[in-house]
Parts: sequence; C-alpha cells; structure tokens
Amino acid sequence: MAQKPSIPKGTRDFSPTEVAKRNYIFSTIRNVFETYGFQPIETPSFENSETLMGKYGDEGDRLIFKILNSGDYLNKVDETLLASKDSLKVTASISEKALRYDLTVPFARYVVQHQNEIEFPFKRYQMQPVWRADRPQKGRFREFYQCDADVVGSKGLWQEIEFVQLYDAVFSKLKLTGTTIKLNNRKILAGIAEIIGEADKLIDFTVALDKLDKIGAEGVTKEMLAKGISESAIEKVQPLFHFNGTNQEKLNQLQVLLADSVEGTNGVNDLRFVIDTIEILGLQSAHLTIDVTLARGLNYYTGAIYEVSAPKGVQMGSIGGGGRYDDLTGIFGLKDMSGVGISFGLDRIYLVLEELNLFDTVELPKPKVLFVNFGDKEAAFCMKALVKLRENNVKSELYPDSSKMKKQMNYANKREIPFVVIVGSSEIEKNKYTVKIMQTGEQQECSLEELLKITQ
RNA sequence: GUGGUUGUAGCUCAGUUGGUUAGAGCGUCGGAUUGUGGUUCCGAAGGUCGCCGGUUCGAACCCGGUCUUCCACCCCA
Repeated sequence: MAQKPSIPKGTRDFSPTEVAKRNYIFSTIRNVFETYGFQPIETPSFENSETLMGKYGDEGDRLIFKILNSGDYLNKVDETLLASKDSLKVTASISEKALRYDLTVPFARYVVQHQNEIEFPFKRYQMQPVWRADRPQKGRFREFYQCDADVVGSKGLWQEIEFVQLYDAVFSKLKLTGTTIKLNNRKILAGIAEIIGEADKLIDFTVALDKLDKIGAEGVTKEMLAKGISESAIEKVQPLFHFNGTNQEKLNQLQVLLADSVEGTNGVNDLRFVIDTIEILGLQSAHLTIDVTLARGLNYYTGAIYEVSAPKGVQMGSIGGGGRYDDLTGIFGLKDMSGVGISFGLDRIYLVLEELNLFDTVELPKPKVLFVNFGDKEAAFCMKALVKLRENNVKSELYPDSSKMKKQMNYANKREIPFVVIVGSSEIEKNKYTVKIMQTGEQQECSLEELLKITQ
C-alpha cells in the first residue's frame, strides 16, 4: 500500500460502537430538550464571513476556519493589498464564507432573519457540529458537536431556573452524577468593577478572576496589575479571593459588598431568586453552586452565566456552559430581544462517560439472527424466513457468500449474533429450519412460526 | 499563535555504544475439522521503522525540517 491516508488534525472517525454511544447521548439530550418544550432548527455548516467575524473577539477570529473563494480568487485581489502581505486584510478579500464557530451566533442570525415568522418567546434547540482552528488537546477538537437550547424574547428568570433543571435532568439520565452547575451573574461582576472604580476594565478584570482556581490569588493579582488595575482596587476585592461558604452565605456577602451598586444589587437579587427557587425544588444529582470567578469569555453575556464541570476526579474542562445575552440580536439589527441559553459539549460528555464506564447500557444495533448460506437454492429458501422475521422487526441477515461453514459460524461468533439458522437440503425437504443458540451451542429443528417465536 | 512531547506489523509494544536479513504477544489468513463458532495444535502472510533531507563506510538509533499524538500556555465545549 502507498502512503496511508489520514484525516486532519483534531478530527476523528467514529466506529459503529462509538456512533451508538454518541447517539445514546444525542437522543438523551434531544429527549429532555423536547420534554422542556424546545423545537429543533438547523443552520448551514458555513455562514457569510461577516456574520461570524468580530463576534468572538480577536482570539475568536483567529480560530474561525475560513473558506477560500471559488475561481481565480487571487487575480481579483488588489495588487497593493497582496503585496502588503497583511494576512488579515488579504483573508477578507479572498474568503467570503467561514465554517460555523458555535451555534449561538448563527441562531441570532436566524432569529433576526426569520423574525416575522417566529412566535416569541421562541424556544429552539440545535445539535450540530462546529469547527475551531484550535490546537487539539484531550477533550479539545477542531470539529465537535454542540447541543444548544436557547430562548429568545423573554427576560423571565423562570427560564433560567428551568435551564438548571434541564442540566440536572440530562446528566441524571446519563447516570453522570455529581456534576457541578456553577452559576454567576454578569451584573454582579459589573457591580464589583463599578465598586472598585474599574468599570472600564470589566473584561480584563473578569478574565483574570476566572483563573483564580488555576493560578491562585497571587497569580490573579499579578495579572490584574499587569492589565492596569490599581492596587487599591485589588485590595477591595480581596474577599472574592477567599469566597467560601454556602450559596446563601455567598449571596449575603455579595449583597453587602455591592450595596452601593444598583446593577450589582440587581444581579444579586436575580441570582438569589434562581438559587432560592432551586433550593425549594431540589435537584436529582447535580450540585448548584455560586461561583463569582465564573466569567466565561463570551463578551455578550449580560445576566446569568452557567458552566457545568464534570464530577470531581475526572480531568476535563467544562462539559457545558451558557448564559443570558440581552444584546446578541442587536448586532444583526434587532433590538430589545433578550435571550438565554445553555450548551452541552457532546464530545466531552462522551469522554467523561467513557472514563467512568457509564456506557454499559448502550447496545450496538447488530443483527439477532444469521442465516448460513449454503448456495443459491438454500439461500432462496432462507429468504422466505428473512422476509417474515424482518416484517416482525427481528434484525436478521443472510451471509452474503456461500463460504465455508466454519467461516460463517466464526462471523456470527465474532459479531455476537445470538441465533444462527442452518438450512441445507434435508431442512428444505422437511420445510424446517435448524436454529442454533450460540450461547449454549444447542440446536433444534423448527417451523417458520417457531423460529419467529424463538428469535423475537 | 508560543513552548514541550510522541511516532517501529492491523493493535499493544521490544529493539544493546550507530554494524549482516528489524522482533514478540495479540489479531488476520490457511490447515488439522469438505453441515457447525468459542478451546487446542501446525503453518503462512503482513514493515519505505511517520515523511523529507543531512552526518557516516554504514542510521529504526545521531542532527535539521515537516506532519501527527498528547501536554502546558492562549482560549474554550
């Protein structure tokens, strides 16, 4: 064989077993989504570049896969621009399309584009692959699936409560117990920045704070100083660096800290409503916890912020995330349309379930009955039985070639097919089928009706 | 995008200071057994040592580049 073929970095092939396991996760999530009243939509794999570019920050733009224009695209580029070797600007003129980077921005585009057909509040779910030109790592791919549920056209906090329940429902159904749903509110972060007099450095502040559990208080302080946040400001937020206790205790501390900030107080009240309600309703298997360091990059979150982490002991980044984004459709010209949504990272959930051995219930869709092929005459006789079995939804197949018996039996054994039907001239004469139960090795002669009964 | 790491048969891995024809286990295929799988025994096939170049009388081994894997940043599902 020549050079072995390969697939691009960060992409994967999926074997039949893997597909079965992935489908199990997909259908679990889909089921819960629909139970909660969400309806599916799909959007194209690629969008116009201007739909995506600039929506995820500079870093995001770098990670978007761009699609080259068709035709003699270089010939159409301005000579001086080409000579400048400015990759960013040249890219814009040789690429007008780009692969979907997430599901939220295309959804915002969809809402604005179809606003006159949509009944608001609009609850949609979407399970499709997204692409990022990232450097792969464990649980980090360049092609992966997101499963999103979002609601647009409602500012209600009840929806935010339902998303906590939805997360809990999905992970409980997957038997993935002990996940932690972390909750925060952008208004609280903004309030903190306001209190310390660094409102204009909100993003730098939150990004640094987000790293608390990774680089510690000292590291965060260092990064904040580097970003130009004053020492006195950092002094004021010291309580956040050692923020412990129950959710109620945290809420009380935040209320005191943010008493002089209207926005911050609003945030605390919103968060308190969600926390209190969930405490009354209870959760099946997830833990809900306030995490003020939670500030997932996405610049458009304006209210609630969610993130789900795998059970303790599993080395994996977040397996889900989301939040409220009041201004998202504003980018596409539709004002005052608040949305809130969550996302499941299918590929990471897969890895976590695999690591914890939680796939034991997933069965491969494999045949239950194999008919041994002895030749055309025998095969034709078997076909009558195959039609009957298949009509009754018994997964069954005829070995495609009249190979040696040993080979056919071996095939059944390897594929763990429980019943093998053997039909030779003597069976045809008697109009009977010999069925062998592979597990015990027993075999018996039976009629078509009996065969159906045995294998059903 | 920055820094590190990995690559030998289908799979898991040996391979001495650079020295003839690169090995093992598992798997695959054939036979023992021409209508009976798993166990056993016998036999066989299968390798451009990731790829390209360099050093050397000689490279799987040393050097450079490149691709891939995994990891830490960045960022994120």
